[in-house]
Amino acid sequence: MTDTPHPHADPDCRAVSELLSRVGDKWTVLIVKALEAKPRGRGCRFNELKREVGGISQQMLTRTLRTLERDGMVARTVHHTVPPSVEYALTDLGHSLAVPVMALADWTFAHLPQIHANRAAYDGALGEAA
Amino acid sequence: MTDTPHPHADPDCRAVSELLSRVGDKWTVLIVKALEAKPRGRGCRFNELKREVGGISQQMLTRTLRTLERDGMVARTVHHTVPPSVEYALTDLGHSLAVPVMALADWTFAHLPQIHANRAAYDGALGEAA
DNA sequence: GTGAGTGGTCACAAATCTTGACCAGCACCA
DNA sequence: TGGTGCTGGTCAAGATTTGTGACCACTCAC
Repeated sequence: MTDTPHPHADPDCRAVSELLSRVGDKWTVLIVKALEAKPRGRGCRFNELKREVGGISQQMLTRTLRTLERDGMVARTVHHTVPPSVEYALTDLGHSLAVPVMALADWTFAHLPQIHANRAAYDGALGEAA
Repeated sequence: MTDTPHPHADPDCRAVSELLSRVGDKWTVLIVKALEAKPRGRGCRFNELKREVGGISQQMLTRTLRTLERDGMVARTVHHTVPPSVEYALTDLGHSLAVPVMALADWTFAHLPQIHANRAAYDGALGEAA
């Protein structure tokens, strides 16, 4: 089918969708949310972050933080202390991302009950139809 | 480890994160964006949507639309015409979701070049370090 | 010296996404 | 009259992403 290479489909489209899939990722959103909750200038330790996000595996946290760091949204600071502690903090770019991300998180929180009701109704209708 | 069930970690947390992973999903965002671009009241045909989103497979489009329909964010209307055509349109809930989603999409679009530059810098630094 | 916390990495299993074929019916063109 | 394409999907299989649990070296408290 070769995917209908319309004149409309500009190459930016793929780049935007790729970036969107990172930025809108479940764990990214939760991490940015956790980091944004911290007072500005203060970072968050690795395991502290893991505790706050809740339900994330170490591997996924490491991986997501690396991506965020690569994209310049979080800054990673290693303190060469006795147990080498690592601090993660949002950069300016990260804080600017936090604005739409928090808006999405707020929407999600606000509409949670309604969506659960919709799902129940949908599944109920399916059950009756059968 | 049993995941440190802090007093801070309420059970809503999982529900929010689950919903966030749907709502913030790459394809969901792109579909809502495409649907929102349509004049209010007008739906979008299946293949029309597929063309507009670009790069999505039929299966993924079907699956995402079903989820969105179940959550009450899009309405599916089947016209029993000669080639049975199907229309998808955002509901009120879907339009309200579109607000934060579009904000995220706009952020993504605006910061695309900067993020690509950050990535190049990060990867370059890695290359030099080696 | 046993157990826990520091910040990870590695390998493997499970879930998810993509690819491409197929379906039935009709329109268009030669 | 037959070949091709469009309608809106479904199905199976392969590729990719995610989650699970173990392990690492080190230090502190008990």
